[in-house]
Amino acid sequence: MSNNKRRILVTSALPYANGPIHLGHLVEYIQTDIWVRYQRLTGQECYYVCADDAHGTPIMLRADDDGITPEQLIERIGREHRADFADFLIAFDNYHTTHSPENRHYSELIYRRLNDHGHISRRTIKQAFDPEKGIFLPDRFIKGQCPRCGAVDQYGDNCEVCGSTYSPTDLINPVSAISGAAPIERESEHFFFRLGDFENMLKVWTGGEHLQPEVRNKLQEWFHVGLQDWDISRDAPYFGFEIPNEPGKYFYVWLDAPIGYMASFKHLCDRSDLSFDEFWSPDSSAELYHFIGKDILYFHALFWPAMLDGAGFRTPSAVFAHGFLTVNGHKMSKSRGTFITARTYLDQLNPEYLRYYFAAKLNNRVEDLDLNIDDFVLRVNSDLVGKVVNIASRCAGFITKRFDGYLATEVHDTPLYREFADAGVRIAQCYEDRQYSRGMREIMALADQANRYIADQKPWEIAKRVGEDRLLHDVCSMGLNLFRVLVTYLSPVIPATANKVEAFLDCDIVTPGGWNAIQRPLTNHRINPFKHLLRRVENTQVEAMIETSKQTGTIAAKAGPLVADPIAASISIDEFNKVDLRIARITKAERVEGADKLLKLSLDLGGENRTVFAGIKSAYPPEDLAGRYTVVVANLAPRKMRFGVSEGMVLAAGPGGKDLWLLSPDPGAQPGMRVK
RNA sequence: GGCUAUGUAGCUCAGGUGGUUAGAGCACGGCACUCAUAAUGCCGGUGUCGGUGGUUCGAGUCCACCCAUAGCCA
Repeated sequence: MSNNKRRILVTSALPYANGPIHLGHLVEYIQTDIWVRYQRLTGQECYYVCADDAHGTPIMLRADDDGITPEQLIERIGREHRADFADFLIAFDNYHTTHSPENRHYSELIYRRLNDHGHISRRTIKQAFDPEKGIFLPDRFIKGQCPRCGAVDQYGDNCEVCGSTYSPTDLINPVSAISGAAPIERESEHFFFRLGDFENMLKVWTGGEHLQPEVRNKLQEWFHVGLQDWDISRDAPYFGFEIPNEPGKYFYVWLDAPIGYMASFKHLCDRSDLSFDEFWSPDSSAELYHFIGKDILYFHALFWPAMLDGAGFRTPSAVFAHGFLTVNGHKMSKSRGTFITARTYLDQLNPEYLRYYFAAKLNNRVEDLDLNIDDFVLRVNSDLVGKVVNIASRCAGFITKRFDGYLATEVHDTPLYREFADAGVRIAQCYEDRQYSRGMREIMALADQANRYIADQKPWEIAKRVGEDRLLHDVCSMGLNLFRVLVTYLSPVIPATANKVEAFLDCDIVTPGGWNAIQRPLTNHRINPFKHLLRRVENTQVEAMIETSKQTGTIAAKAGPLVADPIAASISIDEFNKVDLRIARITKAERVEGADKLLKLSLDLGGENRTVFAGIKSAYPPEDLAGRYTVVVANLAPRKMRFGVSEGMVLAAGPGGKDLWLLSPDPGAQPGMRVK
C-alpha cells in the first residue's frame, strides 16, 4: 500500500490582498480542502498550499488611500485571511504571500529562462496615463461615458449598462478614477510573453484530460481567434518585482501570481524534508492540481502551462474550474445583505454548516452554485442533525446507561454493515471526481437506512422487555457502528465534528488511511457518554448575519452615490412646484416589441389614464408591476418615441441594469394625489 | 456583439449513447412512534422537463431559432 501512494500537490487560487475573504471565495477553498482531506484520509501523500496575491496597482492605491505602505496593507490583510481560513477549517500545509523572496526567485528564474529562449519580445505601446498621479492607468481605473449607449460613469473596459466591451480610449470624456484628471496618452516600452510560440504544446496539453470538457470547448474559441502576445510588464511606480536588468519595469501581477504556487511550496520544502524538484521537474511523477474559478481559466489553461513548459518545469496534471456563488438566486449584493464576508458568517454560524451545504451542491462542472438561505437552514438541520447526528443520539444513551459504555461483541446485522462498508468505494469515487453532491446524497441515503434500521428494531421497546438485554445491546451497538461509518465518510466535509466523534467513540477517524478502518466494526469497545455534536441552525443567526452584512455593506460603501453623482445646484420652491408629481397605479405593464430596455406602462392617475414608456425592463418583469403604486411626473411634456408617445415619467433610482428601484408610496395614497 | 455554459416539481438537484405511466431530498398533508437536539418511520398529491418549430414510429434527451441567467473576449 505505502509504496504505491500517490504524491499530490494541490492549490487554490490566490486571494487578492486588498479585501476580506467572502462566501464566494469559500466555495473554492472548501471544495479544495474537502478534496485534500479526502486524499489524506485514503492514505495519499497530499500537500495543499496557497498564498496571498499581494502585488499590483489596486493594492498600491488602496494602501495609498489608507495612508499606509503596501507592505503594511498586505501584512494586515494576510493576517485576516489566515484567520478566516483557519476558522473555516481549511487545512493548508502552507499559506504564503507572493511578496516573498521565494516568489521573486522563481519569477526572475522563469522570466530569464523564457527570455533566453526568445519567448519574450518588446515593443512600445500607447497607454492612458494619469498626469496628476504620475501613473499609467489600468482599464478599471478609467471612467467615462459608454461610447455605445452613452451611460455615464462606466469603467474603461466594459459598460455595465449595455454590456459592450471596448478599450478605454473609446470612452467619451474619460477621467482617471484616482485623481479625476483627464488621462493623456503616453508611450512606453512593454515586455510580452510570446504565447503563440506554444501553440502546438498548448493544443496537445489542452486536448488531453487536464481540463473539463466544457473548458476544452471554450479553449477552441481562443485557439480559433489566435494566441496573442501577453503583456507582462508594468511601469514604475508599481508594487511588485522589478524585472532583472530593466530598471523601472515591473512584472505584471498576473505573471507572478501563479508562480506563487511554486513559491509557497518552496517555502514549505525549506522547513521540511520535501524535495521541490520531485514535484516540479519535467519528469516529476507527482500530481499537480489547481482549483480555480471560471473567471481565471485563461491564465491557468493557457499562460500558466506555457510559462511552465517554456521555463523547463512540469505542467499541471489538471486544472479544476468551478462556477460562481449566487445567494438566493442573485449575485451577492451589499444592499441585499448577501455580500457576506467569512468573518460575518463566523460571528454567527458554525463553518461546518457551510462546508456541508457547499458539498451537498458541488459537482465537477463549471456551474454556478446557489446559496439559498432558507434551503441552507432546512438542509443542514435535516441532514446533519436530523439524520446523521440523531443516529448516535438515539443509541448512545442505552449503551452508557445499560452496558457501562461498552459496545457489543457481535455485529447484529452483518449484511447491513457490509453494505455500509462497501458503499465506501462509490463514495470515494465521488470525492475523487469532485462529485460531492452525489457523494452527499449517497451518504444521506445510508443515514436514512440506519434510521430505518433503528425504527424497525425499536430498541425503546426491547429495553422494556425483561431478559432481552443482549438484543438491546446488539441493536444499539449496531446503530453506533453505522454512525461511525457515516462520520468517516463525512469527515472530509465536517472534520471538527469528526474530531468530536473520535472523542465520543474513542477511536481514530480523521487520520491518514482512516477511510479503510471502517472495514472492521468496533466491538467490545468502550465509548464515552454522548454529548451534543452539532447544534441546529437557528433562523435568528442567519437573520443576524444578513443584517450585519447590510450594515457593513453600506458603511463600507465609500464610493457611494453622492461621490459618483453629486447633489445638483439648489432650486427655489417655485421651481420645484413646477414639477407636478402624482400618485399613479400601474394598471398594465407590457414588453415592447423591439425595445431592449423599455416597458410600456398603463397608468391610472385617478380618473385619467396615461401611457408611459419606462426604461426599467432590465429590473422588473412586467407581471410584477401590474397593481403597483408609484410616482409619476404628470406634467412632463409628452414625448414621441419610436414605439409611441410617452405621457409622463415614472420615478426610479439606481445606476441602471438590474439595479433600478421604482418609488412606491406608503399604503393609503390614492391615484391622482399630488406629491409635494 | 461573438463565444462557452445553464434553464426539469414550492425549494435544491439527479436524469451515459433518444424508447414503457419523468426521479430524489427538503417543504407540504395524513398516520404511527416517543430511544433521540420536536429528531424518526410509513403512506400521499404535485410537473405543458424555459419557449417555438423541426428530425424521428417515438425527444427532457438530437437539430434550428428565440427568451432568461452567468462568465469570458487576454
